[in-house]
Amino acid sequence: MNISELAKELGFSVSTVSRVLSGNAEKYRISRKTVEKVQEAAEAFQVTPDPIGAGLRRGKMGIVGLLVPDITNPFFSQLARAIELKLRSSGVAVQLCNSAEDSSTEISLLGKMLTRRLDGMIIAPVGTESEALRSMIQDSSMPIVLVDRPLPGTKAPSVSLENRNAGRLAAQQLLAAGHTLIGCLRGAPGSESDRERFEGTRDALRAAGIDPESLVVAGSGYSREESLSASALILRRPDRPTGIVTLSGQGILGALETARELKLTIPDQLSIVAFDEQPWSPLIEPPITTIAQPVDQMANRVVELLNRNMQKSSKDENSDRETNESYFFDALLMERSSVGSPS
Amino acid sequence: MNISELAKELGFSVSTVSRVLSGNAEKYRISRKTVEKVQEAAEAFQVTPDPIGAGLRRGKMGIVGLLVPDITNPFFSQLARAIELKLRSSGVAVQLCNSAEDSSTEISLLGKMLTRRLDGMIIAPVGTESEALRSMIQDSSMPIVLVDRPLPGTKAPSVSLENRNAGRLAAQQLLAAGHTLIGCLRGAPGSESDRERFEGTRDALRAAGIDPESLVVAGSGYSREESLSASALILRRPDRPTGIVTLSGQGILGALETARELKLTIPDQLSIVAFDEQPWSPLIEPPITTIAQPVDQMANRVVELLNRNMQKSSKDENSDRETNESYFFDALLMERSSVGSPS
DNA sequence: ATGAAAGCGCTAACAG
DNA sequence: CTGTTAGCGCTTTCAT
Repeated sequence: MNISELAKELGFSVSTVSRVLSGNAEKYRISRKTVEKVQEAAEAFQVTPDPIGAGLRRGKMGIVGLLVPDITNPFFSQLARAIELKLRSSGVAVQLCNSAEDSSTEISLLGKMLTRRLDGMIIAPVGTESEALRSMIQDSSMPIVLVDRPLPGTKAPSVSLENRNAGRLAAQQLLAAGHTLIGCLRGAPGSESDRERFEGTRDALRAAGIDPESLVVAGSGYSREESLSASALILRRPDRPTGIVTLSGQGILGALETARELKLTIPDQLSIVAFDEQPWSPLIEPPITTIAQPVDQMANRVVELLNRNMQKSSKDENSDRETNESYFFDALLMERSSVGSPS
Repeated sequence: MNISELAKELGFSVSTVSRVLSGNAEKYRISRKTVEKVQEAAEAFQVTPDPIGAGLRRGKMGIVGLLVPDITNPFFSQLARAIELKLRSSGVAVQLCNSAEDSSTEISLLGKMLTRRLDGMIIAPVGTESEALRSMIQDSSMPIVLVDRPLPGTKAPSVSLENRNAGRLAAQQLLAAGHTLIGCLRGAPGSESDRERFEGTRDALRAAGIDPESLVVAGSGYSREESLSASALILRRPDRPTGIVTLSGQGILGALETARELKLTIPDQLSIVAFDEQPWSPLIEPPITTIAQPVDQMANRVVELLNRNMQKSSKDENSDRETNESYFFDALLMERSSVGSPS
């Protein structure tokens, strides 16, 4: 049963029922009696306004899209959980998409979602530089917020880690312990955040009076295979680094697997600082020193930005498209036992 | 621009444009020429049929809801990824909800989603027995598929692990290594799957001629705190078990943390068999023996069932509601080094 | 304080 | 092969 049938049943007009059921009774000064009657009947007959009808009328369905490279990555699943929770509290649903860390999949998914008339989009862009993505964002009139990886030169506001400082912080752990030959396992060197983290580690070396070119670098992706082969590249060298920084959340897996293959003990033969806190980081032997992201705070900021933009774009058509706010959060150092003095 | 404006622009009727743009040109034998013109223009003007309008007409928006206890749990995030991928290929989007392992949250979320006129729902029920959930499913006309945890006595088909065998398999690892005093860390004892796994471990003990009552049991939830305190209960006993089975994916975290606190070496002082494969299970020291679930296959089956039900419920109104198919998948044993002989 | 009526954008039955 | 038309269910202006 829909609201017009309910209205007929009650002898009221659709408008009245609609007003009551969509919580605008006050606004239209519907009499207390009527409100009660309608609510009771709605309850009894299990009637709720059909969101598709309402959506058509309003031009919105109360859904925002969330496009992540891989929901399986703990960072993104935590993000998703926090975002969903926050949005739900304002009656907005989250539609999920995985771009599989693939830039062209990302583009085509974004295209589809743009078409679906969502209220807005939250995008964690795939690392690779993508002119196509940039221009889609630019051309679209949909409120979009970027997260995790800023995309310079777009109007979309972004929320991410203070990556350069974070990279510095990571390297400093190793330097402070006395390491001089350091490995760096990158994620996707094309992405802004990876680049920033990388520059940060170089900064730290420089500040310690070590030639940043001495950094042993490898890595070109987030998959198990890629991080594994990159780890091997770094750790199988004759002049093997005594410490390693993994710049992506997945990287630690490759580093651990390789260390295991080479029977390197941690931290005696290899010190590790890993980006992204994982539930198991503190629990394994030895507990891993990590650079954590304040995920929940970041999620909240994302939602705030999105809400602001959704209001803007619905009220003011020619909203200032150039504002491009970027927010950066400080990384958290979780100091544990995977860093020791070089042997 | 919408399709009727496009139609006017081109001098065609809305119907024609609609038919072309929704891929029914063949069906209505639209002339090749017209099709081309329309498609070109649609491309040029960036016109796609508004899904809300279409949704209103069809009564469906091409969205299925996915309700999981916690997207942060690797099992569920893998499931979500696989489900999303499969559904996407048939043009269906996934709407995500976290019930936060809370039964009443689950109910209210399900209520909301039922209201949102989704095409269907995939639910991984929270463990606790819930009459409310059962009856909501029973009363709803929406196609629903259950996953991970079957809910006996509902019409909804379900996909889950062959839990009892899996429990047996887990315990057998310990028994085969010679353990006789075994601990069992349960997840949510209220859930069907937990109960089955538990019964399985008891089966195994019995089969080995050991009194199942000797099993040292604890555990009543999935949170870090709960699994931690349960682990402590098991491992801090004077007659500490020499081996432990963790029945939930999260359990291993509690067990590891407690083992670490007590400075128990694995597997020398404590052998572990853990339910659910995690990316890091094989990589830590020692690699953990796990009982893995064939997540992707399970996801595929879920989607097949959902599709079947969606077709049924749209064609045949009084579809046989009693079919209640349940599918069970065999667990995979990942034998590694966390099981040794008791000291 | 309430009702009537005009669409929102689309699809599909019906009509050529 | 293509056009006309009648809604799908709702919100909201306008009218009272």
